[in-house]
Amino acid sequence: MSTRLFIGKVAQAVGLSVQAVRYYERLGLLPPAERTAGGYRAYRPEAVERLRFIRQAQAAGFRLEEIREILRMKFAGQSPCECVRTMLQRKLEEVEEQMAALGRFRKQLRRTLQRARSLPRLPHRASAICPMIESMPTGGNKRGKKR
Amino acid sequence: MSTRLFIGKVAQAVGLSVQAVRYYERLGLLPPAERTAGGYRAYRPEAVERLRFIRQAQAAGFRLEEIREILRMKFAGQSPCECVRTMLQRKLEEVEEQMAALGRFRKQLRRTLQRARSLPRLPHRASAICPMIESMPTGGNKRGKKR
DNA sequence: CTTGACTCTATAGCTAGCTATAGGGTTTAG
DNA sequence: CTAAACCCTATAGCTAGCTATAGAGTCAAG
Repeated sequence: MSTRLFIGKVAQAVGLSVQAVRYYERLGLLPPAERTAGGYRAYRPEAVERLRFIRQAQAAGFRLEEIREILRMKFAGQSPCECVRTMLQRKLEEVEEQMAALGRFRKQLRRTLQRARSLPRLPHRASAICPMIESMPTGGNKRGKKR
Repeated sequence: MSTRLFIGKVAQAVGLSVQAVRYYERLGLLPPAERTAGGYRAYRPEAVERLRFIRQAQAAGFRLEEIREILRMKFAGQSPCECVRTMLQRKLEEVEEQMAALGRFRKQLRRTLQRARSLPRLPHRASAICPMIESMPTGGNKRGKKR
């Protein structure tokens, strides 16, 4: 008799919620499971492996969509490693950009806080809401990028 | 006769969309505008200042909710600067944490890519989906944090 | 055969900051 | 007075990765 696991066991084994597992299936990260006569998902132990892989890839900074691609490649018989290397490379570049942006933002914050020690003594514009913010240079941070 | 601006002009003056301005009003970042007989919002030029401030504060890394607090303090008659300084300080700490996390992640990515040059020659586990990912250390990055 | 733990689908909601749409009404120049 | 350009509210949708709920059905131990 083959060992089958219901979704609760599988989820528990990888530390996910039951809904998350179903969600992954909907997104195509997990192949549709076999079902019992009553309609319950009945997983082979390999499913646990696969979910562990998903978590690991997520921890490696991949988005679920990217992970699906990696798994699709595997399913297509190719070793996905070649492409994964490219993705990791791109991810590295993204991280460096983010770090640079954060660095600029940090510099700006520090300058503003520095100035804050002398500002209260300076005359305020009558219309000022908060001189500290209004005297900050505009643009060039992580959130400002969005537009 | 006092100068009044309709929402389109105001939005254009600060570089926002009309919907965004209405959205800010709904969130309480902007006091409800006066209305014409026909129900149009009729803004005083000060509204433009206020929206500029909002954009600046956003560029400074504050979330809309935080900006609302700052404005509420101003409305309550206090100079919000004292509290803003605390917020900026906290923001700075957050940025440093994020940078540290990104730095760790970058290190991990680099190590993995480094190893990728020798990996293909090594024997794969039969069950491996992608040795490159599976050989990465688990945990300790920006996304992994979420749980 | 009952009971409690489990599972099913479908749908809505959360975060944050908006954008897009539908279906109407208003303003103002010509 | 007409027509274009503008505005109104309300609602739904977007990103990403889930969580929560309702209402119904299934499984397995005793």
